[in-house]
Amino acid sequence: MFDWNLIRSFLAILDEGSLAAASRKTGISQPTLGRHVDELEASLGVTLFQRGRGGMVPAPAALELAESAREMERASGAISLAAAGASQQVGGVVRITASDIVATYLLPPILADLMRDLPEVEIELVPSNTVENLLRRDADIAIRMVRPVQNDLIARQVNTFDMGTYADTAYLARAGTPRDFATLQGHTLIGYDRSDMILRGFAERGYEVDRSFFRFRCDNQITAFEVLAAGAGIGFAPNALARRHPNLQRILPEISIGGLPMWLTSHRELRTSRRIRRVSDYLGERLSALDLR
Amino acid sequence: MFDWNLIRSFLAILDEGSLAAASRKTGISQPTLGRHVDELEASLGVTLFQRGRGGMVPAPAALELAESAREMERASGAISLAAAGASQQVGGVVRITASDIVATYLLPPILADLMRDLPEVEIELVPSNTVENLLRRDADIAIRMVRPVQNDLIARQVNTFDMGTYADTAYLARAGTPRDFATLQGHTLIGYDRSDMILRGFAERGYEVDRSFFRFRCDNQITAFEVLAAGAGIGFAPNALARRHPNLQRILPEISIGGLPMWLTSHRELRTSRRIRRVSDYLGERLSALDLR
DNA sequence: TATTTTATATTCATAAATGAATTGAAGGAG
DNA sequence: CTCCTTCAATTCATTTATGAATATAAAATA
Repeated sequence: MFDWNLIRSFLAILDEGSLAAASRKTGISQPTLGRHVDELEASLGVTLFQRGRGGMVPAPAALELAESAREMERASGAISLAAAGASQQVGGVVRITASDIVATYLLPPILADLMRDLPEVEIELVPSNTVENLLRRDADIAIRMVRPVQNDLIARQVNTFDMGTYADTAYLARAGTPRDFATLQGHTLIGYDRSDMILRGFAERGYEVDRSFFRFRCDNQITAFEVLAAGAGIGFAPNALARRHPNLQRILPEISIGGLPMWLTSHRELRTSRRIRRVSDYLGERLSALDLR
Repeated sequence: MFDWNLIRSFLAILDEGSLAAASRKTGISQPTLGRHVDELEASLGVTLFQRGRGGMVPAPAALELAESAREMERASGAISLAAAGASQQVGGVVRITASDIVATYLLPPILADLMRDLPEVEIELVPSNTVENLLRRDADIAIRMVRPVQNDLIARQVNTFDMGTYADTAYLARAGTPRDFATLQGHTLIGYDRSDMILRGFAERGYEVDRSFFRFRCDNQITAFEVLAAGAGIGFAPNALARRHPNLQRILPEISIGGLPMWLTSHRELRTSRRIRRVSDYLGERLSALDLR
């Protein structure tokens, strides 16, 4: 029988492609990861990786084992989840993931109050636009702009971001204020790169535009918003955010790209955890109370 | 994230009911197992066991985690199995399990030759009448008297034990030689206790007998046979074994309780392993060649 | 009530695993 | 060609985990 921990290292190396990269990801040092592979290979009697220039290339045997190894990883996540659900401790860590925008502009004051009101809990905040896997307990609570589709998750829509079209007053003075959708075309438009969040909003309302509609594209929503606020052109932003910048002026109020729902999500198992439930309820209450029109 | 190895200790303690028993089973010392539980409880934030004089009583949380923990164990077995199948090394360990009788009376000369003919392999022999779990790789090769029902196993009937009714000549001189089934009743009959192997043989041939049919009952087949050979009474034994004791005399040859099939079994995955296949083929050849009539 | 047995906890010397720092080796860029 | 970067391997001091021995506690037994 082999050391089960070696499987975690094995998976990290398999996913990352090199000891060095796996080391960065896991926090385990590169020499240790190397030794782990050696030990696992010795225990199992198979060669798992071809060591060479450019990293660790998985041998055929590695791919055969990978499926069962991921099965172990999945089960380990389930244990973590069940334990967190069973834990009735009010103190401890609660891990929250939220989109960049929410994490940066909305959560800070709420979390500051939360740290004061719930002195026993520790908070880990993961700003991320990729949907973390709640089933593997990458996070306990997720705040997302899309309704989660995974099973076993409990989601509740706590608010809606109303969106508007904005530009810096100086930009408008210089380039002119568009009066309708057609005159928008000549302007510098700010949008997302790979994310189709805004494009879908347009499509739902019958405006057929594609990526090239935007002259400036950036997938970091915070950076994109700051570029808009700095006066680079015309962009689309949550009203609640734009309102904070006096230099941003709303234009074309009749062109709506609709609201973005805000979902508060956690795993069904975790509803039984006092600590996580308490934080979740706190967040839900405060996020619902926000005026995002 | 918790140390995955702790789950193995957790399962051992859960199954055995105490640190001491789990220590005996796993070979890990009792203090270490205790520390493992402490550490796992701290990592997961739940109480897993109620420590008491009667042992470790699982807390509710422990039972909730158990299912996923067993899932991990299952996946770990699958890894072991896949690795053994992928291994093309001719040297290494091959783990064989066989019933007491086969392991003690039939295998020794065969294994002695095998050790000489296949110098690279190491052999672990597990005499056991309980069916080891080949799916979890408790053993690589099993020699059993029943056809395995589990999926993914490859079984091949390599021989048949013909059984006969025997008694010590001195016993017969003293107690008389029974001439038919009816006169058997007054004699000291030797049979198994919980195992119904012989009873089923009788039932298939229309003789309705139950446990109390035997005056001396013992589930250890080797001991039971030695008691028979020592002249305690009348018993049922493989002809091949009885033949070795000149003092044992076959009686009632017309009463047959049938033959016991001998199955050579291994996991489908392991057929791709050179080492295990070589040992399996060797055993199959030698066991088939035995005259067990 | 004393004794035995069966269990978990503690102590401490030893063995094993780990990471920081370094070395070595092999492309790719200038 | 040389320098730079990016890997894996090695070395060694340190931390961590382990088990033998022992202590402790609570029933069952006589």
